[in-house]
Amino acid sequence: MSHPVTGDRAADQKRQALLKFPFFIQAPPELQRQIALAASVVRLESGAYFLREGDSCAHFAVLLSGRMRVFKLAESGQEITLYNVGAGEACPLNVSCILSDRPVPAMARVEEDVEALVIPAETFRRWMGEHESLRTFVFQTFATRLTEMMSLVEEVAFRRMDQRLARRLHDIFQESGTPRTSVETTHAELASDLGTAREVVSRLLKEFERLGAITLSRGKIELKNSALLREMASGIAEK
Amino acid sequence: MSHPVTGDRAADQKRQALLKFPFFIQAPPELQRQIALAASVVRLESGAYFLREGDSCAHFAVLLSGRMRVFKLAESGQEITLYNVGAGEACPLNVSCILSDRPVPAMARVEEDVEALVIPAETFRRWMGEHESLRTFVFQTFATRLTEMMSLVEEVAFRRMDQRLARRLHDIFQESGTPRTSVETTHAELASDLGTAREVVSRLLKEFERLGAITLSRGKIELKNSALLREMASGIAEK
DNA sequence: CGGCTTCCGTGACTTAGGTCACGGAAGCGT
DNA sequence: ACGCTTCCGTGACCTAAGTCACGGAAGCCG
Repeated sequence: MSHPVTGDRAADQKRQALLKFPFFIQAPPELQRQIALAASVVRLESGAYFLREGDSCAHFAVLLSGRMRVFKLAESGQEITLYNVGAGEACPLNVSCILSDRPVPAMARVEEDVEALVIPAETFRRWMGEHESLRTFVFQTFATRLTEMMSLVEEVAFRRMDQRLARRLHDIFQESGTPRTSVETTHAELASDLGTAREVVSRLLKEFERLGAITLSRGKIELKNSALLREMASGIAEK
Repeated sequence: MSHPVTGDRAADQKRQALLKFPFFIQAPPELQRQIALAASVVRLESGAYFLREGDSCAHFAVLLSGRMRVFKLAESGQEITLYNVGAGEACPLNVSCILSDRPVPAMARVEEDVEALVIPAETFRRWMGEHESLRTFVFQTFATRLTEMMSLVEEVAFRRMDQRLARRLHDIFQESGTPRTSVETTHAELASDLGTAREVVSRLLKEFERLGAITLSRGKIELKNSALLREMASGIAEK
């Protein structure tokens, strides 16, 4: 009832910072307080690995900023992106690893510098039993990703590369509520994303440029005709 | 404290029947009692659809016997199997649909006559809040399938058809603890499984036969050389 | 038995896309 | 300015696998 002690003030600050994230807003005051007290914030630089295939997890993490890419790495060295984890989201592999204590079956690498809220696995497990809102968050995470993965299987199995690439580009341009008109990426990067070879991406991009959907320059792609790109993504256009 | 009433006796029988399933064995007595009381058993004939893409779910189900196949159906009519659900298992799509109230993104069809324990969605949601053991079961379900789906993405993206087919065959022969030496299936069925065309399967199977791994007859495949098949599945052999 | 349906085998052809082998362009560091 | 590294463009080539178009075999049923 008097002035808050130092620890409480730090916790209050953390709490403020967290108030823009749905998973935190949904939490009851009691859980919010516990999170602010028990969680710490870590920073991970771009290029760092958050998870490697076969790892186990001692901590649960929610991203506050930045982006991680979760991908499968084949023996051949080829990669394919499974999904990206952004601000406010948790990685389902991390959760599944903590809750079912099995090694993770893929890699997770930081693509854009990450700040993450981390909680010891044991604490997380306890809270899962006590807090409906946390469970809901986790289930949403699982459900969303499982659905995405199913669509991905279909896409890889049945769609042509040009469609897949067009869609991927379109998604990138729309990304995170900030419709861009230009994006910095390399053909090799897109190739790893889609699980194909750089040459294939280069050729298709050139074709897209020829058709007037985009323009290319070193390390950068600019959007020229969004509608056309969308058509290509759904297979209406092309030839 | 006197003789059990009829309902209780029926419930006791149900309880007996359920005692071979891990998810039930793990449950505390209190939950076991509730399940025996609130759950009903339904039968679904082979060929029936348990879920169609876009459905919502009013019930949670656990299979007691039989098998369901969950698959994606492309507009082109092509199919690819995502996974199978067998005795003692729940379908994660069913769960995710109930817990996050979103339409299911795939089809689930009964392949071998199914008996299933079903529970109203609302009841299931309540129990999820109250019972650790149920939560654990559900998380296992999610974690297992998510992992499987990731491997499937990798397989579809990077493996050749001959390897995928060899592996699929090998899995079928090993299936459910009863190592078979012969299996009744058609080439078309295997093709839908793998998301390819029947002709492709026929050709590859013929090749496998030529190499002495299997022998073919109408609607049936017999295993001749399990080791060879395994080699093919991992890409060691082949020519 | 004769007809129908389901399955299977196969040749011929097409094509997406993976692989190789370059060379050249763009940017960076010193 | 020079060299080094990263990226990109491109032609040539190869091959897995999808598609088409059959015909024939196997089983089923009246």
